Amino acid sequence: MSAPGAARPVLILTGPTGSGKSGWAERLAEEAPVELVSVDSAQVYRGMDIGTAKPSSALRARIPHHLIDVCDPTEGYSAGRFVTEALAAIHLIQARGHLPLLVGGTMLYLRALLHGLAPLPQASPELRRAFDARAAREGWPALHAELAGLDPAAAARINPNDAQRIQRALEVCRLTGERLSDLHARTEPPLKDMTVWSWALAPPERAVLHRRLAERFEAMMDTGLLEEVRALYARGDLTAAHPAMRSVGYRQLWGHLAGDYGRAEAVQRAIAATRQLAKRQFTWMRSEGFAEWLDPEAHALSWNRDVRQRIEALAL
RNA sequence: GGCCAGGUAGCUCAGUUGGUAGAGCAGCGGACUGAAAAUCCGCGUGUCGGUGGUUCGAUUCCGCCCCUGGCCA
Repeated sequence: MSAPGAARPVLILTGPTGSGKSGWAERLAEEAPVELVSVDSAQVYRGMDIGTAKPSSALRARIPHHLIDVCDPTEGYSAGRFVTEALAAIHLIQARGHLPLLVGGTMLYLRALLHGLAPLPQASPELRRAFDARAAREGWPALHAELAGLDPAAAARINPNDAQRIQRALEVCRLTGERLSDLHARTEPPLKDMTVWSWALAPPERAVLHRRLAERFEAMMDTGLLEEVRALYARGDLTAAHPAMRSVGYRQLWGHLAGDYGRAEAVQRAIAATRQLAKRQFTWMRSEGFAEWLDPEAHALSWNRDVRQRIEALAL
């Protein structure tokens, strides 16, 4: 009665940055027929290795990792592209008789995969340039007022200072002739035929995570993160405005290389930005209502054992 | 040891011509549909260094003490 694919679950392991997700996933992949799919908006970029805590090439040669190094930092990646590519990876992995394990903390991507995205057009660089130019003259609240005429529901939801969302809503209206809020109503969940097993890794003490994040960033600096960013800076075709260069760590070190502040201040700013990222990830995790929050210190072994037993019970 | 400048929120500082104080950053909470490691919103009680005095009232004025920095010995 059930299709073969329906019995095969999609595994999801998420959590804030620095919680230890990757280590857990890699250990499981050493012992069970799973392949990893990265859910990470920064690991997609080639040449950004240290600052994104990307798995080493040796590790990736041993355990398949999908959706890493799929894009140049001058390109823009997107939630839409992620959903398409993640679904392709999931189908490929299942066709090999393996189980996909999605690992990562880019919560918008996870949500897009679980709940779906509306059929919306891709970004238009020309339109965005035009909106930016207008906003520089008139201010974003003026564009927000225009949006209120075109799509009142979207305007009510979006703050007049939220340039990014005002721009996107106007862009969608211009490109489709439809309202963003109407298009949102047509959202289909991509994984609706599949079983999902999901877990969230979360250190119970925020202070413990904060200490680890600081230590991890210092370790990245010790292993050459500044040189990595300097190489990106020296390319000449990247700017601080590229989404890839707005990533945590890269943005702050870019500012340092541009002469805005010293190295020590860049490090402190980067560590603070990492903490803020982790806080936003917690907010997503609470609102998504992930059933199981696991303590990275206490549950590593039991999780690994339980998941392997559940996989064996599938009798693949 | 003497003189000068400071000591106010976790940090950097503003301020109160005497009526117990507020910014930025940090932190915390929230939102989130092709930039999301992004973007945006909300949250500010702290022995105003200590102690004594003047005063109806002192964080503010005065004395002494402690601490920090600078200059002079």
